[in-house]
Amino acid sequence: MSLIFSRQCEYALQAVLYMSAQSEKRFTNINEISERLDIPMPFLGKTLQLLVRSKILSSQKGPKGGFKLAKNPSEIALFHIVDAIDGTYFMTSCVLGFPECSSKSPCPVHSEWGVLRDRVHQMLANRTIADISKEITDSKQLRAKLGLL
Amino acid sequence: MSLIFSRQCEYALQAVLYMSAQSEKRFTNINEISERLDIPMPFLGKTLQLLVRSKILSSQKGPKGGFKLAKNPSEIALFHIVDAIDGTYFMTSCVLGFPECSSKSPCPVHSEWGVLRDRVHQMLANRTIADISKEITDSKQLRAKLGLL
DNA sequence: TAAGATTCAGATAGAAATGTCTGATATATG
DNA sequence: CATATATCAGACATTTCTATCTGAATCTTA
Repeated sequence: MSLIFSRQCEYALQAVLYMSAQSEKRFTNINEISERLDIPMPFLGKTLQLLVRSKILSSQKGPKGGFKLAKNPSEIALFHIVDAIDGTYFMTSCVLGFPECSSKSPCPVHSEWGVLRDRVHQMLANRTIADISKEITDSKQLRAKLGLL
Repeated sequence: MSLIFSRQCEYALQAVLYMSAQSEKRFTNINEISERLDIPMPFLGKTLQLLVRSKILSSQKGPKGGFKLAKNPSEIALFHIVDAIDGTYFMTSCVLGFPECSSKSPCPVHSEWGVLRDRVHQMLANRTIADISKEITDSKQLRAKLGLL
């Protein structure tokens, strides 16, 4: 199966989007997130721990504890989350899998793929949690998709 | 780890490219391909069998046997190979992993991602084995990358 | 027609990703 | 301070992907 992001990365993106729609001060616990987004709870826990270590989220134990964004939503791009979970290997690796592929020794689709990959990177780097959060707030459909409403 | 194609799909693409650089009538055996491209031989065998079932390659057993393209190289797009191995799930699935994502109920990056994904599809559908094969013939670097020379 | 070379089919093994479990640690609240 | 609730850490289990093994079927050639 071909894909872009690992399942764990998808979970991370969904969860941060969910949290971004919450009030800023509140901690959201993984039980709530996993129920709303249908993500296995312990695995989600592991996943969000990675985001805490990457300083994207902060956490608190105990009652009223949970996770929340560790910085201003406008400072968190989708790319930061992808990087924290999947890394940036896809930005440099050859799409055909040739181990030694570079601009000096390109594969047959090197330059074309480079353009497309850069566009993907731009999209991920440009779109921040802040602007997506605004979209979610403004759209009933999106709130439904995130298990809100 | 994020990626685009499965490893098996990368192997398939590399192997077909390798064969395309051979004379059309000749059968190329998996031993030769696996050595030149550093692909595990039995796994490559399984992989090429999938391409035979998809009518992209034909095969012959016995001495002088092996695999060769089953049709005109200009009729084989990269996309056909990807489709035969990995399928086209990546063309329709949500990049954020939301199970129900469509134009009627889009995720926050649905339309942007749609544009990028379509460009990837166009590239894979437009580039055929014929034109890549010509590039390989014309480029010493590419021949080296494919273990030729 | 016999021998060797090769793909083919199915079972097995190993590795990586995903998912689960248990107990430890920290925190809010009564 | 005790209790309940939550994250955290590490081990374990399951699933999927990748890789290997064995023998059967088929073809070429001497």
